[in-house]
Amino acid sequence: MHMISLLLHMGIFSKTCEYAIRSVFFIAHKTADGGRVGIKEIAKGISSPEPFLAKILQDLSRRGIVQSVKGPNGGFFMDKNTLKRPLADVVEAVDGNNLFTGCGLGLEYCSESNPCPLHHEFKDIRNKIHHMLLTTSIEDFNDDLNLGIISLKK
Amino acid sequence: MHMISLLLHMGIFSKTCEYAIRSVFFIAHKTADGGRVGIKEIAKGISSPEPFLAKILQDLSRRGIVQSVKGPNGGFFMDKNTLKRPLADVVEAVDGNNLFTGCGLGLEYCSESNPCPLHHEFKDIRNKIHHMLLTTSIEDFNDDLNLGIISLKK
DNA sequence: ATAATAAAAGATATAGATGTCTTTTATTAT
DNA sequence: ATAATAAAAGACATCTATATCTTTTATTAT
Ligand code: FES
Ligand code: FES
Repeated sequence: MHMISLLLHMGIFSKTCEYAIRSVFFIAHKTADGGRVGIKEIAKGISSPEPFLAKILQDLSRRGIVQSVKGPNGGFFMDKNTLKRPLADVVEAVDGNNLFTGCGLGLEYCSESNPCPLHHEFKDIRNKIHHMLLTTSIEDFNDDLNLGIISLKK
Repeated sequence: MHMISLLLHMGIFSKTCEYAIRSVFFIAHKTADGGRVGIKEIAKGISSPEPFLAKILQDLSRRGIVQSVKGPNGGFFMDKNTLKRPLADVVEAVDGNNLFTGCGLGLEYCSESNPCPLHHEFKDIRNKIHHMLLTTSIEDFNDDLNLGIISLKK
């Protein structure tokens, strides 16, 4: 009678979103002075599977979270405005806004009139998460990344 | 050029865990006076697919979170001790403890020495979630469920 | 113009989470 | 003992997230 189950992921964000956040931090810090950075370097810099990350960045590019140019000396970068956007924009682009608005116990709607048992507690936690993501901008960690006191690699 | 992607789940807990929490609340409140409650009634009471819920309850039963007896008048119930256990035990049994200890950005280890950019913010939020789940017991909502002022159904 | 580069797009593959079905085992009532 | 009941167990199915591969398109340098 076995009973192995492992349990791979289960964090607050999807893996896709984790890679997305790590990559925008990486791109922001690498191209703060105006250059571009290629997919290979990004993938290495954040320990992510390159082809998967490519898909994610394509999506972020379509949604205007990152910019890109093809060809020699091409790569990904972010303009001044994008650098100032809150991290919440990235999360919402990838994982949607269920984390900010959905019921923590999976009820179809989170509402005051038909609340689940944990409604009030969840509302508080959701708000804290949302607030944190709204008050953190993409460029906020450029300096710390340069100093090497924080990490984006597994 | 389509661009539909839907995005089904993405909450804090897995669907399995959502069903698990809703079902322990339901069983606790239904059997507070000593009876038992069958899988059909539980599934209806929390709007979950019955066979899937059966699997989940089997697992919770093996792990000692719920008790059960087979045969006529059988069903699921919880003993006095279990009723007092914190909700965190249920979450940990189903989703593991990654939510409480893992890195929010997906780094292999969450650590002070090699922190991700959001480490301090995440630690704070994780602790709040953990604290909430540790200070909430399975039986805490029996009265409110009897009064019908909170809901477990979609 | 041509060749080289690098991202975009599309098709395909794999694994894990979610959901279902069938058979077996334990318990109870007759 | 037998039949009825209800959960346990095991096998199977499906769908979504995750990951990979190949071809196309845009850009740059020669
Ligand atoms: S109803 Fe569940 S969090 Fe609001
Ligand atoms: S290192 Fe990321 S949360 Fe601690």
